[in-house]
Formats: sequence, structure tokens, C-alpha cells
Amino acid sequence: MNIGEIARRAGVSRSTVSYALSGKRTVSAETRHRIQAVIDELDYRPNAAARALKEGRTRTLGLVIPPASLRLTDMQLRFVASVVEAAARADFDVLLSPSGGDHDRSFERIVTGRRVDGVILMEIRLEDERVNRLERTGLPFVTIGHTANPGRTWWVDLDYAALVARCVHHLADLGHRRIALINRSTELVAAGYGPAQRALAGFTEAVHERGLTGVDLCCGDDPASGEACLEQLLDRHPDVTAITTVNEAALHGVQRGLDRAHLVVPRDLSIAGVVAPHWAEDFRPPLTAADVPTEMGGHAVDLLLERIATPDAPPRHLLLRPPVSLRSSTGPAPTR
Amino acid sequence: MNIGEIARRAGVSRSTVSYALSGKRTVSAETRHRIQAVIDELDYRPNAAARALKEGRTRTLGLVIPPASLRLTDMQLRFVASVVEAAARADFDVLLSPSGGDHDRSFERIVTGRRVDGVILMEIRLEDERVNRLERTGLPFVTIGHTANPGRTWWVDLDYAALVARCVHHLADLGHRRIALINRSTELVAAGYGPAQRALAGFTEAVHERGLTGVDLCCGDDPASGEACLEQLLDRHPDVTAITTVNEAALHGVQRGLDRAHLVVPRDLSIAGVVAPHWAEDFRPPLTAADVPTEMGGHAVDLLLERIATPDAPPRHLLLRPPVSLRSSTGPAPTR
DNA sequence: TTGTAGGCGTTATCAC
DNA sequence: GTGATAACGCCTACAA
Repeated sequence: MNIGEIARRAGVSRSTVSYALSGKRTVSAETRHRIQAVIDELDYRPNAAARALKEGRTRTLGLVIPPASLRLTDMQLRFVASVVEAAARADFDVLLSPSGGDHDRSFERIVTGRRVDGVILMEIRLEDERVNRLERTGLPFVTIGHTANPGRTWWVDLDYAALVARCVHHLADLGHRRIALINRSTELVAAGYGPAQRALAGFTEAVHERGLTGVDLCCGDDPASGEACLEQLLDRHPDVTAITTVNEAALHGVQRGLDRAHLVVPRDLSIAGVVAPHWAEDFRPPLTAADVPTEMGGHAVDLLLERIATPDAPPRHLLLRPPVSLRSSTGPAPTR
Repeated sequence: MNIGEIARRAGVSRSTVSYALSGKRTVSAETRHRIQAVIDELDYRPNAAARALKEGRTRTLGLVIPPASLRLTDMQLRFVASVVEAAARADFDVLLSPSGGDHDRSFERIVTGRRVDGVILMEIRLEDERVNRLERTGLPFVTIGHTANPGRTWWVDLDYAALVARCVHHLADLGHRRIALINRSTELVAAGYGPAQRALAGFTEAVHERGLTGVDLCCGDDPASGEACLEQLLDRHPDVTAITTVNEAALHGVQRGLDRAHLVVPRDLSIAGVVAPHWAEDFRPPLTAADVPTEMGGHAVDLLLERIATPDAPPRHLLLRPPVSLRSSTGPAPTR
């Protein structure tokens, strides 16, 4: 089924059908209706490939996700869902590419085969070869997280430094003097993974500013690591009275560790984190946390569409700093 | 950058470049190398839209996911990741469409605009309009889960009935006489959602076969519902000594409920489920469970590629029945 | 208000 | 072993 067939059956030329569809020139009401009737009858829709070839754009966005072999965190997956949803609202489709490093076949196909009008890149490293690759091709892209020199590129990110700092200040205000940070994994920190590094930076600075004692721990993205991490903390730093964390995935393990140590939150220990609302609400007691917004994917899509529309516009960034929602996991420091 | 430009620079015709790339006719080693040199230099890759237009296929698969507004379960998200990964291995890209009902713009675009060579449909209802829609268009598709008349379509599914039955038998063998099923939500059961209905059917039959007393409960896909559900169970049916569940997402809540009631698993209560390995291993104690395989997405992709390659082949199905992994959450029924 | 025709970048048929 | 050329289905300048 193609436009020529519609034209034939409606007794008009192909261009008339095309114009009736696009509205880019006036078509008499009568012809328009006749054409529409045929279209409805045959359930015709223009061939996307032909249109893309002619127009030079695909109405498709590429979303580069970490390879599934590294099990995606809940936060990453929610992000994917929100991107797809936001794109659909703008009548864009989303093409997924699971590629970690560069030189990935699927990444190359998407980037250089003109399969997409723009790309969203997740899980950015401070030095990221894929960013260079995209800059060279000239394909519009937006990153989630930013690289070492963030001025040149378009990105949306969470201000982990500020958010962790806020948690620290909140805990300090409650009288806590010894605070621990449960960060992401050692490997991520070593690999130059921005969120982990900035969380640490914000923690260190706030702790220093308030004259507190800080302990920072790396922790894998899973409950078992969380439990181990908490045990280690209680063992080596028993005088810590508050914890701040950016590691959602470890949270259940942390909770288990607390239960096993018979610690009552917030009586014995306060916790504040940077965490998605549903994780915070699933914690017992509900976790005081900077609520990671669900609409980050939507912001990324908005930025990307804007960049596609105005390729020469100066780079725009979005550094999100959601407020800390006070729940029940933080309280006055225990007086010993 | 297009094939003509490559041809010009290599001093050959466009067809020669095309054949050098595809290998569909012999090209002398010398010309081949000359062409390859130019391609490497300019980092040329064929335009996907042009190729799709000419070949009539896109090397892209569509994956229809539930709209993000209904928060995707961990199992669904893992499934998406595995599909993308498997498709990438076969050099196929994946286009995502978040569409619940029919008449969805994004669904229509994908199905009828020839944007994809085939579709994978998740979250099938026993009566599913999207399946009818796809059958009418003739686009190859594979469903995860099956409809009321499964003979006609291609699908891969988990044999929930058999798996739940196995759990029941295992518990019966351990001496349990009163067993509860924690199923998915009331809404899903009411909507004719296959897994929930078959889990119930398998449960009911096995319970009957062994002459047991069965209690079946619906439970929302989240920890809070799990906790509420367990409380209700303990309250109304205090004589139940074993639970079987297909509701991963409620598991943490169930655990919390058990803790609050000071019940020790498996001493006071045994639990066996149909659950992904990482959920089972995160439970305390580790959960005896039929391990939902991670490669379901891969199977779906294999089936779909096969169907695309041989459109007239008779329907194939895959009803997976992974073994129950014995962990530590099941034990002899308590003697009172 | 409508029709004609050329071209987007590829692949494949035909000819040499 | 290689080159010219005709499609694939759409959009849009140009012509009427």
C-alpha cells in the first residue's frame, strides 16, 4: 500500500494525496474527503523509510543504555521508561542501543547510519569516548550526567554534590557530629563516574564546613553489598550516628543490616539519602531524602528536541536540585 | 556522505561500492581495498532509510511495552533489557512503543508505517485487541504470554500453572496442609491477565489434587501491598503454614510483615515462589523458587527472527518451565 | 485547485 | 570484473 495506490483509487495525483495529508497546500474539501475515505478504508499510513529518505530526518531518537550484562539499576530503568514516554508525547519513537564502550556495532549503526535525529546518552563517564564520537559526527545529543568539560555539551543532571551536602547539613542541624556516606561502588568511583565522585565531593566539603567527622564508604549496587557495607560501618566506626546515601539499590540491605543489629531508626541512627520517592517510601521508617525526580527523562527529551530544532543554539544544561523531603528517618543525634 | 561520493573518490561506479560492501558479487581485491580505504577515511556507513526503502526491511524490531504511567515491574524491565541485548547480537535495533490499549499513535506508527520488521508484544491479555490488529496487518509478531486461543499465534511464556503447582506439591511433600497463594493484583486478575489467572488455576488444581486447603489472595505489585496482604493472611487464616507466590514486587513487603509478626522462615512458615533469581537471593532466608529465566527476551527475539525469515511457517510456542531451586525458605510443616 | 517530474541513497538487473 | 540505470515511496518545486 503506497501513496500512488491511494491516489489512483481517489482519482487524483500523488501530490494531491501528499498535500491532503500534510496540509501544506489547500485541497478542496471534496477531494480531501474522497482521499480521506480511501485512506481510512485501506488503513494507509506513509512509509516511514521513504519519508525519512526524502526529508532527511527520521522522527526517532536514539537512547544509549548500558549493556544489560551489567544489570540495570531501577533508577536507570525508570529513566528509560520516562524517555520513551516523553518522546511518544512528541510523536517521536525511541531506538535503544545497549552499548558500553565505543566501537560498538549497534552504537555505530545508530550514530552514523542516520537512523536517528538525535541521541540521549546515559551513564556518562567524566572522560567519555562516546561523547567525542558524537561531537565529531555532528549528530545532536544530550547526556544524562556531564563530562569533565561540561561547557560544550548539552546535558541534564542531578546536583549530587549539593544534594548530599544538604543531607549533611540537615543531619548536622540535628546535632550529628559523625556522619557516614554510603556511595556507589569502588569500580564506579575509580572509573570516573560523575555522580559517585560528586557525591563524595559534596559530602567532604559539607562535612568540613560544619567541622564534622566524615566516613565515606563505597558500596555495590545491590542489597547484599548494602548489608555488608553497613556491618563494616558499625564494626569500624561504631560512633557514627548518621548516614547519608546515594545508593538506592543497596538500601534494602542497609535496612536488613540495621534490623540485625537491632538499631532503631532514627532513635539510634539517622539516615538521609538521594533516592527515588518509591525507594524512600518503601524504607522503614520512610526515608528523608532528596527525591530523584521521575521526569528527568522528559527533560532530556525536551532538551534534545530543542537542540534538533535549533542546531546552532548555545549549549543548555539542567542541573536539578530537588528539595529534601522530610520523612521519618532522621532525628536528633542520640545523647550518649 | 553517500555511496556516490565513495564511488567517485575510489574511481568506480556506485554499484561496485555496493557489491564490495555486500559481497554479493566478486570484486577484485585491488578495487575492494581501494574502496575500503576511502570508506575508512570518510567513516562512511550506508544510509539506513535508503536501504530500508530499497530492501523493504528495516532490520529493526518493535517492542511494545506497557505505558510508563503504570510503573514497570522489575521483571518487565529486565525483559526489555534482554530483548534489546538479544536483538543487538543479531544486528537488529529495537524500537520501543509504550502503548497500553489499541489506537495508540506510537503503536500505529510502528505497526502500519513499516518502521519495523516484526513486533514483540508484552503484557498480553487473554483477549487482546493489539493481537487482532497485528494479525490483520500481517506484520510478524511474537507475544510474551498468550491469548485465549494460543494455537494461531507465536509466543513464549512461563508455565505459571505448572510452576505454582510444583511449589504446592513441594510444600505438600513437606507436610503442609494449609497453603496460601499470593497472586498479582485484583485488577490484573479481573482484566484477564494470563499469568495471574494461570497461577490461580495451577494452585487450585494442585491443592485439590493433594487434598489440601488453599487460600488465594490478590496483592498489588509493591511492597506496601505485600505487607498488607501478609497481615490480612495471618489475621484471617492463622492456620496457614505455607505460602506460594508469583508476586516478586510484593516480596519485600511480605518479608517486612513476617518480621513484624516475629515469624521465622521456614520454622513457622514456609515460602516458595515463582520469582527471578536475584529476588529469591535477596530474600531472607533465600527463597526456594522456580527461577524466572533471564533469557526470555532472547527466546522471543529468536522466535521473531525465525518468523520473519519464514513467514509461512506454522506457529511456534515456547512454554518455559524452569526447575524449582531449593534454597532455605521451605521446611517441614510445624507440628503444633 | 490540481498535475508533472525530479531526486533523496540504496540495491539489483541488465549489459558489456 | 565493472558500469549504467531503474526502481523503492515520498515530498515538493514548478507548471498549468
